[in-house]
Amino acid sequence: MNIREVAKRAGVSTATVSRVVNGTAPVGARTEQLVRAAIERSGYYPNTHARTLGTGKSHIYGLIISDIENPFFPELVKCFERIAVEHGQEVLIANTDYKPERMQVCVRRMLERKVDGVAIMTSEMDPELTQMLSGRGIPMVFLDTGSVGKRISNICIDYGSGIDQAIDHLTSLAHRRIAFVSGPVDLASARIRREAFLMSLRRKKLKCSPDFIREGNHRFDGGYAAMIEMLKLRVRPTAVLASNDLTAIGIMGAVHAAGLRVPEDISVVGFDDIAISSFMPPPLTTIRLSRAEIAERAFTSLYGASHRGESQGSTHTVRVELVIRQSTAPVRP
Amino acid sequence: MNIREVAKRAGVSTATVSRVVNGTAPVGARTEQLVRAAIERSGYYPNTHARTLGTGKSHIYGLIISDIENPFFPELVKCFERIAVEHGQEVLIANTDYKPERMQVCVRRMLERKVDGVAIMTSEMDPELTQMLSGRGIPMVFLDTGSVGKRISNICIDYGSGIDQAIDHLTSLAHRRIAFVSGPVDLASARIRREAFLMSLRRKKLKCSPDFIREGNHRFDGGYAAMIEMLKLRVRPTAVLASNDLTAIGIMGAVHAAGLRVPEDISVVGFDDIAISSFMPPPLTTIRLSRAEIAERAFTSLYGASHRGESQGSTHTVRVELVIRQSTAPVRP
DNA sequence: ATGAAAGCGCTAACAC
DNA sequence: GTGTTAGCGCTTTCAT
Repeated sequence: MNIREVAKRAGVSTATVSRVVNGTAPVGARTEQLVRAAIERSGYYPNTHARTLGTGKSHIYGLIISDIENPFFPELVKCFERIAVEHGQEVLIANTDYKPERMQVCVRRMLERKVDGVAIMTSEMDPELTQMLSGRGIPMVFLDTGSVGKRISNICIDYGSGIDQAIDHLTSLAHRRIAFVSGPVDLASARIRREAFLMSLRRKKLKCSPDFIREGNHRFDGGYAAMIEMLKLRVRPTAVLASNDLTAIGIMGAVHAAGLRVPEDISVVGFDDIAISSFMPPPLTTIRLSRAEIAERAFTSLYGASHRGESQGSTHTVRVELVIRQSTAPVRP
Repeated sequence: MNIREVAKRAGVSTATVSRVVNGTAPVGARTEQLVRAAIERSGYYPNTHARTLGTGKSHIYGLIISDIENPFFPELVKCFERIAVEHGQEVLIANTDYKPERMQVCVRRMLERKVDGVAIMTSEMDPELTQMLSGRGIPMVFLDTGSVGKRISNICIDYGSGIDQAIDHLTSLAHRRIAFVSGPVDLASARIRREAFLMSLRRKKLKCSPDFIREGNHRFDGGYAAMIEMLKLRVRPTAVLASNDLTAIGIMGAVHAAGLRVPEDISVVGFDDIAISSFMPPPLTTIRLSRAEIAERAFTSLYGASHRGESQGSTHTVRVELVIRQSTAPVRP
């Protein structure tokens, strides 16, 4: 069932059917009725590939993420998708699995599918790949990396502020031995968070033993393993800040496995505020990073560039905010 | 940059370029070199829309899921996608958000994109929509619903066995007052699990107060709310079985919020074994349902139908298995 | 307001 | 082994 068939049934030309379907030009009331009836009867729906081929616009945005298994991303995907659908766009999701080298495959897929724009929500991006996209005039938006430019926007996260809030909170509870479990340090985003932590500590004039800085992998098991190691220390931290909530939950698991309790023995703070965090026993104190805001900004940037011809990219900073729950408590005397 | 441009640069016809790119017919070694060089220099990559339009095959499988925010699904998506990519297929994901009425939109998207097959991993499916797909010869595979037919396969989950194992385990720990928190009862899959629970109890000659059967929503908050209510009962359950892990985690959160402890005061059993479950404090006893197996079966069914012309669908049962961790313990004397 | 027809980029059948 | 060419289904001038 294609447009020609519909046209035949309605006794009009394919052009007219196209006009009715897309509302691109006025059509006589009677004609429109005929066409709509024919569409209805035949169960016709347009072939998007043919449409894309004809117009050069796919009405698809690419969304590149690090790891669909990290709940942060499904929440982001859902928001992005909702907004996209409201604007008649589809979303093509691609995963890098935290492996920067997989980016190339992702970009190629985007190119092959002729996406109208790409939101790159991983912090690693090879300039050469950026060039492949921008060279073809495809709008892009980055999370926390990359510089603004022609059709290139950037969403910044104020890690520093979030981590400062967390450290303030912990020190106000009399914590002095504060540890940090980072993401994989070969990722820029993980390094940025770690630097922010060190900076914040320095500002508070707290010193930090290298034993208290551990590398995780942004997943449960990384946090778990890092904490198990840290618990073997002769002098343990009284509080741990994690690079994301998954890591924090892994840390809580390790504390529990060691027969200790959160927050009585050790306080834990996460980063992201994924849905599960507020339901953990105990609910996790964490730095909230709004997926909705990121998704909205990302979409708006792309849409502005691809539909309203805004060629100049922009920067937008999304705020973060400490959410105090029950995984943090005063240090025990 | 298109195939004609490449052909021109290589001094060959577009057909030859196509043959090189797809390996569909032998090409002279020298010619091939020329073509590859031209492709390299020009950064050419084929336009999938044009390809789909020409051949009628999109090399895309649709994957319809209930809720991308339920970690069960991202894990399933990831497996499915990995297998698909290995076979040169792409994946188009669509969400119903547990709303059967959203299925129609999902199906339409599948049709518009001319998918080569659809895996429907939600348990609700309107026969009319099934007909829209099957009428166009699109292979389908269902999870736990729908009957097998022409190009329609089915993956069955042995809920009964899983729940029997869980009940056996709990009764062996001397539990007698066992409660159940289901998914939304307007979903068939939720009802099936609940029925399996009641059946299993009957088999054990345990009676079950209606107060101990609660409705959740397959998310944290549903489990949390249901448990808060149940804790108000004069006679409380000593163990709770949840329809999925998210619900179980919500239940654990509620138990904690009430100042009680899992498993000392109340045992909790989940269903699915999502990644987080083994890192919970305490690690969750749950009925494991292999996403990898479901994904593999789903893919294989579709691939058989769309690439090897197997027109007869099949049924496959995936096993489930109780994983005993630390959220269950003997009932207190 | 409507129709005829020229592409969009690719593949595949056919001819050489 | 290689080239020519007719579509695939749609949109979009350009006529009328």
